[in-house]
Amino acid sequence: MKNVTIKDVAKYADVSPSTVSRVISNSPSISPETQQRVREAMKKLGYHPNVIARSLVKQKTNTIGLVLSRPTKAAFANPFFPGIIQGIASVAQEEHFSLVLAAAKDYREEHAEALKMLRNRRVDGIILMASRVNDDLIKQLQDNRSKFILIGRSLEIKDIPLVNNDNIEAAYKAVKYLHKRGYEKVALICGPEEYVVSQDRLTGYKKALEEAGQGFDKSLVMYTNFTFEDGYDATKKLMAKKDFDAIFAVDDLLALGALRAAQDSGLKVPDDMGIVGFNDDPMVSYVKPALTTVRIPIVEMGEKAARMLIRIITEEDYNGEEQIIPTEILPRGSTR
Amino acid sequence: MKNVTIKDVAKYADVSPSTVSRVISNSPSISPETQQRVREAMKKLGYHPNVIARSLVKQKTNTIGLVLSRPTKAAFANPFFPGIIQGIASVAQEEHFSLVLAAAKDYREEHAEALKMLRNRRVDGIILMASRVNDDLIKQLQDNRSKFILIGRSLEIKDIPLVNNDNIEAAYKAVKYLHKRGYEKVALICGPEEYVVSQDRLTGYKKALEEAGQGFDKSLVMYTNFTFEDGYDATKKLMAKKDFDAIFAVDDLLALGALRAAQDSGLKVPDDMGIVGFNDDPMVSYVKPALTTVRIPIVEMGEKAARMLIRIITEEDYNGEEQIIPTEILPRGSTR
DNA sequence: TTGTACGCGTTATCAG
DNA sequence: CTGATAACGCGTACAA
Repeated sequence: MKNVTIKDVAKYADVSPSTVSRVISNSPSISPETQQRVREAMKKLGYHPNVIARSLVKQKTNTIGLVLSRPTKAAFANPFFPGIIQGIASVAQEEHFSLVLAAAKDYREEHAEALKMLRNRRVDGIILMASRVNDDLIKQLQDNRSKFILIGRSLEIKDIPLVNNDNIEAAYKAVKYLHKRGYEKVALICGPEEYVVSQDRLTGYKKALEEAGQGFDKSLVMYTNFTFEDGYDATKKLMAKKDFDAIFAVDDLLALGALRAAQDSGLKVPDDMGIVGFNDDPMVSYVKPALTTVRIPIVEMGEKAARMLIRIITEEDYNGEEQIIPTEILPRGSTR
Repeated sequence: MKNVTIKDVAKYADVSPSTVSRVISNSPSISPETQQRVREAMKKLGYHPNVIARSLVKQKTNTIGLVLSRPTKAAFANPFFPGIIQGIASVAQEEHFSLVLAAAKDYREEHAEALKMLRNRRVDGIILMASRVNDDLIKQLQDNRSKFILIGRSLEIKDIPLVNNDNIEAAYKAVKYLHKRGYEKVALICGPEEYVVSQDRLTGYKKALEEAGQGFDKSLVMYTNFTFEDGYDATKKLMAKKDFDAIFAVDDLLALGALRAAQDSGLKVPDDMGIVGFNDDPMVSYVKPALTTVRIPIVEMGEKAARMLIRIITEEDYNGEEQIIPTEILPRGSTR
């Protein structure tokens, strides 16, 4: 079955191809009768516009790109990834954009894939998950005048379009919440030290301590990866050398590890030890005790990012902005 | 900055555009010197091929599509979705294909989006997550001679390319495993009755009972959705009217609900009640007791599906096949 | 080994 | 209101 093109429709409706094109684009200057005839011909022949050809002449693909690297996934942990995609995909569909996804094994590859999509003109713009400081890429994108937006934030470069949850505020609120619930000494199980998110959360943690009139005690902070075991070990190590009565872990899996370590040491949660996690993984409300955690509106972040990128692409004079998404503490059984 | 095209390179290297094109496609009949000159020109001018233009002339996009509808996601539950995408995306990249993702709110929309991608020639083929019987779509795709592959299986239509985990076998093995561990009466918390996966799992369950010389007792089966609460309620209801000492739940969240219900009723898991879940959500090895569960190699399924679709697209005389992926039981603390 | 000419399916410009 | 015509960037017969 041959592809039916605009020409076939034109022939069938006895008009010129341009007229058919006009009908497709709802051009006003077209007589109702021919309009009618053309539409019938399209239906009759089963015509569907070829978006590739259209892209070629319009120099627009109506497509946005998203690169996912495995480290990114690890960094943002479980629930982040599907939520972001869902948010982006639904907005894309709403705005009649396509979404192309590229996988990358590491940051070098992520970098390369992002540039490739743009340079090959496969996409009009891209969304970057900036879990780590990848400022080279950002600079290159800026130099090329490429359209892009960050989810997360760059450490050094300012004034670029991004949507981020406020990690400083989130950590601040979590620690503050623990204080309010009567816990006095809060330990922090942070992510990898080099991550922007880790640094931000540390900042928030410090701020809360300061406000409570407490000095910052470096030995109450552990840098780890995001596994259960990391959380367990970190907690054990902390308990070996320090006294404290609460833990803020920057990931739910870490928090679960901390919970287990505390319990294994004979501590009662939440009475002897309060624990707050991060991300609100669907599972953690069903463990015992249910985990108090910080929820970030992930889907919404994806939506905002997509919406903003599409505005950047379509509106000549809009260059994006910084959108900070507030987080929320969900009190559950792991804090009193 | 204007787009640098093949013509610019040609002019710079003082050859014809077709020569440049030949260099790009590594045509053998090209002298080393001009080859060299052209490559330098490309580098010098920063040339990158325009995939859109290439697609138009080749009538191939080198792109595969994936439609996700929200019900699909719910049906396949948590870990399925990101794993499948990861598998597909990594193979796509490996094979130099792009992946475009479309979101859909319901099955009607999923249907529409799938056809749209194909008809607009945005993609060369699509991957369908067939959690429910959507045979119309499949028939239409067949009629259009579209390239596609299913993840999961169609209930009625046979001989279509698909990759599936063997749900019959998986359920059979789970129940068999419980029997071997000394449990005698196994209840089944199934998914929604109309899902193909639910039906398959029921079949496997029955098969295991039969082999154990037990009759099938309809009142030991509950049809539910996939939430924690569903699992909890189903278990409570079952316990109200029947005696049994083990539960096979077709989703980890369901199993967690069952676990809680059993514990709330004063039963000891795994001694008084054995529980087996499904999916191996990363979280469930960290609850207490850790959940015995059936693992399906999700990423691998995505990879196989992508690889097969790409073969279908690229190899003239290959039309796909059925690939059944074996599952695996992970014994943990919720069974003795 | 290389160049010329045409076509892929559309849209945009300019006449009429 | 409509129709030629020329792009968009590339691949490929056909010639040379």
